[in-house]
Amino acid sequence: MLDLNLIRNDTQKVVDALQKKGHTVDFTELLQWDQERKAKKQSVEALKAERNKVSGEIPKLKKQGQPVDHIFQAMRELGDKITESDKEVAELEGKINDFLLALPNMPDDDLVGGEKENNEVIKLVGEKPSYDFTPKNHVDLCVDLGIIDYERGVKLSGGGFWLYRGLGARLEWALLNFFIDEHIKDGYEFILPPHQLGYNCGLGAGQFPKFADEVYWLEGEEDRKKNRFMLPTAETALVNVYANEIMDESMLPLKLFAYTPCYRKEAGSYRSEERGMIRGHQFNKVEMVQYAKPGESMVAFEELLGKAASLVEKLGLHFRVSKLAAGDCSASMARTYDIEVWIPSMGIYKEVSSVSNANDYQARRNNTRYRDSATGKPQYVHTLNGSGLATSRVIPAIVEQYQNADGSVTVPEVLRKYMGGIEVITKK
RNA sequence: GGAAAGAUGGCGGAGCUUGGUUGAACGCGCACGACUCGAAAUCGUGUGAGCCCCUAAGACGGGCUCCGUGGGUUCGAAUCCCACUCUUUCCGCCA
Repeated sequence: MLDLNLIRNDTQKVVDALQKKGHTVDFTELLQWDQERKAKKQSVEALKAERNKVSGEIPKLKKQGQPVDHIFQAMRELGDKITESDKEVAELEGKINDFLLALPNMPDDDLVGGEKENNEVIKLVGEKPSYDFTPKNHVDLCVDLGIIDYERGVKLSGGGFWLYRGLGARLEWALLNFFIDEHIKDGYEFILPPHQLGYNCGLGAGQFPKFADEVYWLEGEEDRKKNRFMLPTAETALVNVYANEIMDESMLPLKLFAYTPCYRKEAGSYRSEERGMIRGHQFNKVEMVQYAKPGESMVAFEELLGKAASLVEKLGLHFRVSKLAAGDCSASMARTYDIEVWIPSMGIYKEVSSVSNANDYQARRNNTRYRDSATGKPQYVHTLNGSGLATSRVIPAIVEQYQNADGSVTVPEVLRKYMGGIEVITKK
């Protein structure tokens, strides 16, 4: 959520910033509501002050034995006026709030505008592997090795689902354990959150109300606000852990990570090139989150980016880091860098991690603050998140980049200890 | 799933029977000050959040709202009524 104060005082700046994200806004109406609300509120408060004053005098008058009935009559009318005005104020506030909740975050100043085509590759690590044989794509490799069972996944649950089998399951689990160990080593707290979350979590993370149709809702309450959904990423849980709390300054920066499956509808995003496990309805991810003081969130950002990159690097994969243009950052984020791993069969780099800084956008939505020692006042924290990493993009990269002429796949060095020392995955 | 009790400020805990001067006694914690060479102890003062007005700005200037959440009754509600949520205990069920 954006700061209404900023919109009031520096309207054009906000308009321009959102324009950079490809979002055209007109604040005229909002500012008008804001004015109306302000005026209305002032007048109601004056009425309430009057009521409070008179109410305080009634016991005294009663004690003196003076008549109070005529006062009651007048107060009743005043009360009705207050009720009516309160309603009007509430309506205006509702409209203002809905308007603000629908706005995306402002991109940081240094981002270029425009969409994906303006993304900038800022780092390239490793080299594209070359083969002296005809390389296979990850779908064929995994099926041939019997480590992923797509057909039976579809049988069990429909398109977009698969089974990890045997060494495939062990490879998946090895990756997760590798990531978890690395984060623990770096001092991050391991969290296993619920996979079913309430509406407020989606709202706080910035996914709702706009993207409420992109998650799986559970049966139950008709009203979504009372219902639960399957989390689309652990970020949705982690970013809400301290909602409506005032954190102690000494807690910051707070570094968390979680492993969860991610459940996504991904409606209408099928593309023929995205075969296999590139885009499914359920995939595993380890997610990192930091809560930081505003002045320190860039440091946190660099750390998260460095951590995500180091995981890919330790796996020995060729990848690149892209700084996303404003329009390619998701709605909640002020800044996003993607780590994209090379998928030989597709001839493209595919995102395995997205590292973002939301600044105070999420904290304003879910009211997460810390007490600033300098001013003694509560202040919104900055929230940052980064995948570390999503396995469903890493496995295709591993099997393709590590494939051998005979169709076997060499296990990256760092994963072997999690797989009982197995060095090569071969056909059974 | 059934029954009972409960939900108050950073924490503990009054107030609710008998609605009014209670944003909330008291204690703890914390902050500042005094005392001290310094500390402890002691004493004093203060100590939630949000919004609004005033102001160049700030305030130890004024106002409004918040005692789980949402409604209701009333001139007036932490206090009465209703619904919901959650917590604890007991019973049932169960990996």
